[in-house]
Amino acid sequence: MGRRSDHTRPELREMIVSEGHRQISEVGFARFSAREVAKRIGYTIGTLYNVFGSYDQLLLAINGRTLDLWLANLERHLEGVEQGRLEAAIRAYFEFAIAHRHAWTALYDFRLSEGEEMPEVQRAKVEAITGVIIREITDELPAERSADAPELARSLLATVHGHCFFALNGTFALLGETDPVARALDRVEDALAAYR
Amino acid sequence: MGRRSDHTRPELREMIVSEGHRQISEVGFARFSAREVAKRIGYTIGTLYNVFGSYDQLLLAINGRTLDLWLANLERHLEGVEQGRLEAAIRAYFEFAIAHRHAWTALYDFRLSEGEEMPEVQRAKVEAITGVIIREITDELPAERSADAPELARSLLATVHGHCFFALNGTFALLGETDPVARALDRVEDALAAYR
DNA sequence: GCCTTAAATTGAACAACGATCAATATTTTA
DNA sequence: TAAAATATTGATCGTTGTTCAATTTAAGGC
Repeated sequence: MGRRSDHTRPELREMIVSEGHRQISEVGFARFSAREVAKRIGYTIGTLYNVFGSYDQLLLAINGRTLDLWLANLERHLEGVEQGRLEAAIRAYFEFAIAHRHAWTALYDFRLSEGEEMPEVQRAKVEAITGVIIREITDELPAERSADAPELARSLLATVHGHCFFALNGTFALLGETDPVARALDRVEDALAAYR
Repeated sequence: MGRRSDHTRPELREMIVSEGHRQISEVGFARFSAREVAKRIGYTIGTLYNVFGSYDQLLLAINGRTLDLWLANLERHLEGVEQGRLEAAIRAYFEFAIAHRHAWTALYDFRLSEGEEMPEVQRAKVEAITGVIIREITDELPAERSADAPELARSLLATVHGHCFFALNGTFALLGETDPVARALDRVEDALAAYR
């Protein structure tokens, strides 16, 4: 085999995704370059295409890494928390997005070419994050409304996403809003109150 | 002057923005090409740069056009409506985003280069749309809570944005949500209920 | 050790992009 | 009509994603 060192294929994949994630975290989606990633790990552009097949697959893998980190961060922030778990989850949501703003934004900047659809692995990661929120919402709801938890969780995820997005892209600053997290928490509280 | 026909400068600007908006509406932000816009109106790339100075300024102008159309659409949908004006506004929000999905998405796909900030004209357009919502929220609130309208309006805009964004990018479909508009209306109603 | 085979890696080549700007063409003004 | 002002061009540059024949390297058998 023509390996230049002792990386097996999965290890090379890991190197690329790792460096790719570092790159997109630093320069953002718009300035991301597959060539630059290759150069930084001592390979050339051809090797990246041999491993991933296309730019889209590479970006899916990098976004997958971001989702992994996001879920891990969420679970870490909930570990051992007894009271106010939902609030902790929402604060963790913002904290992660701000700390990894470029990588987080890339999750939404990147869209697959028309016709292609998101691979199952990726779907599972989004559902895993959603699952955490569904679980926390279920705990906040009266037992007889448990069946409503998934729908409410999806909607509150969208609510928090909107606030987080406006916080990061400057819309809130433009409109004079100075505490996006507090506003998101307000809206979540309003929704829960309506269900009680 | 070297004009090839009878366009004055403002008219050429108008031609470019008009064709640019058409292009971005058709192919989306990722596939948008300034060269292609120039070709379609019978000019070359150089002329576009003489008129707009940079790619960023061109895209700002195109997004400005989208904001203009958005505000006009919003006002049209509220014209003569007596009851349920806020609901009408939210439905109009979704309707516009869906009808102009690529142009609407480009509003958020495009970000200025670091350092540059949004020109005043653009800020004013975002504030104009927000202003409509603030006005409608004010009408829904008890008179003694009027002062809270701007804050609540910003937050509900973020809420609706999040639902609309998830509807368009496929997140809601992935999670099994089939009626994003209804969910957004639910959340707005919850918030208003808390204020009453 | 050597030779065959399989795998990995390269990098030149291509089309298209944003960006620049001296050269050219056109219109206006004197 | 000549000179000045303006508008337009398109070649040129560096960079991008993408492809793929050629090359290099490692593995296995003898």
